[in-house]
Amino acid sequence: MNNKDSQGDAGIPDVFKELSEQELDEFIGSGRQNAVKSGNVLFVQGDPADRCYLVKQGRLKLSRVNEDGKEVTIRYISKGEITAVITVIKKSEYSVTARAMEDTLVVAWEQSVFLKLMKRFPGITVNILTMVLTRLDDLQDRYSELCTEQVEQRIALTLLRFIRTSGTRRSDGICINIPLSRQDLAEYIGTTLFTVSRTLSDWKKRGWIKSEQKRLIITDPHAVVSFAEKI
Amino acid sequence: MNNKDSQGDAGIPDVFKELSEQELDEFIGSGRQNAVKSGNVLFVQGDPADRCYLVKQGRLKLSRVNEDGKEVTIRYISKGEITAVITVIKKSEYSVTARAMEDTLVVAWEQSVFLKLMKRFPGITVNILTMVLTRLDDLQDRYSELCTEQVEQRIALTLLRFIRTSGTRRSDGICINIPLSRQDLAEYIGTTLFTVSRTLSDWKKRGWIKSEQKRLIITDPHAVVSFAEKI
DNA sequence: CGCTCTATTGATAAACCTCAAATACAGTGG
DNA sequence: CCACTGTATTTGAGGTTTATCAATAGAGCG
Repeated sequence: MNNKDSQGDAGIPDVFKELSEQELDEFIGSGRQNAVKSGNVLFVQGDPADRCYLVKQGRLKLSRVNEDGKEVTIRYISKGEITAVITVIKKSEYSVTARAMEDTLVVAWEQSVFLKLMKRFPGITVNILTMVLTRLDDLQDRYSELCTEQVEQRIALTLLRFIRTSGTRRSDGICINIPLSRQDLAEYIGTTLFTVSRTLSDWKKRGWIKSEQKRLIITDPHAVVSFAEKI
Repeated sequence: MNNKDSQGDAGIPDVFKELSEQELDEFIGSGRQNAVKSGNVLFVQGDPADRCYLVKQGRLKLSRVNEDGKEVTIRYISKGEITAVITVIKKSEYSVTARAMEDTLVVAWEQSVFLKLMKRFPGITVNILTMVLTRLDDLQDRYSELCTEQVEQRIALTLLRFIRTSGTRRSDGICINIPLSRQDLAEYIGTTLFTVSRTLSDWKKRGWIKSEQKRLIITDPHAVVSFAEKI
């Protein structure tokens, strides 16, 4: 469980950790602020990748849409994380679509500006590499789960993953701080909203979880872990 | 289709492109050579990640094994590619197992040696970042295919992917230069060898492909493309 | 209170896996 | 060169998982 919500409490995103608060403020000032309403799109798969983004507030969903319109969620980008790093190292296209899941505030920098920063603080390149490797690792995990586990196990594993990255302990259990509809979960896991709904209803009956609108609370994490590991 | 087989013809791997041939020779000399017999393991998921590797000859398969022993192929590492870059930036564990698919020759460097090189040639960090981003992109692709396409489409898409990365044109079609058993394909695609076998038999009857021992030849690439795109 | 969006639940069907058995194939030693 | 052995592939039958579709219930909102 990650109590600092993927952002240093001082407000300095991991990637920029070598910057002083003042340097960071200055750099953020050099970017262009952009407010994106919930549900709106920030950039689209195939667009020329001309800038990268830091999420200052809110949350983005990165997804791919295939030819027949099915949407797959690649990952969520939370406050303090950056995305579209590809722009930093080469001219190319966005390989995913970014959509705001709630009202979201981002800062955008053009390639040249970011490159200048990386020149001044070489550690940032290494931070970015670390970040990309972590994301690759995460996706490798999910890829092999998708290949080998069946849906209910994958749902459990996904809840546990969200607990790790954005869960907070409460008196009645662990709360996942990302608002997720059944459809959202289905697109993230690679199944249908029906299967997710059925499964979660079942777990609710067993007292493993409960849900308040789009907030999920895991009331019996132990049971979910056991289930995920097929014990 | 990639005729240079993911390695500059001069013999300089992409990641080291800023090095002169002499500098590269010197650096490779500073590593430890290691011959791995076909089928043997180079490193195992969970091992302490203490060195990274360049494949000089042969081919590695990176895979993950889940608790019930099912093996999923994350990717193949060909001549001229490096792997286990994670070691370069942090002490950690290998997240995958590397097994030689044929008799393979690798050069290994310890973290400190590689870090020294990166300090001397800062461009190499960027090259590595480029490489990791490319691999992430590739896996995102496969992840969404796994979520949205059915097996036969995925088989077709996979053949096309292999054509792109290691296909060569021949008089009778396009040959995939990686020896792949039905089982290998199944583990790469996320299905069973039975389904792969059935599908390929069918395509063989239709004259789309043929196979010589473990070599696949796509005799009608156009048909495979149409099929992959459900036209 | 009606409207819209999301979630639930049930019935049915399709895709694909599992297991068994037969066949083809490659390599080995006489 | 041939028989032998072990491995890879093919093919079939049957069962499971999970998607699909339809219909209902519930929640939030003006």
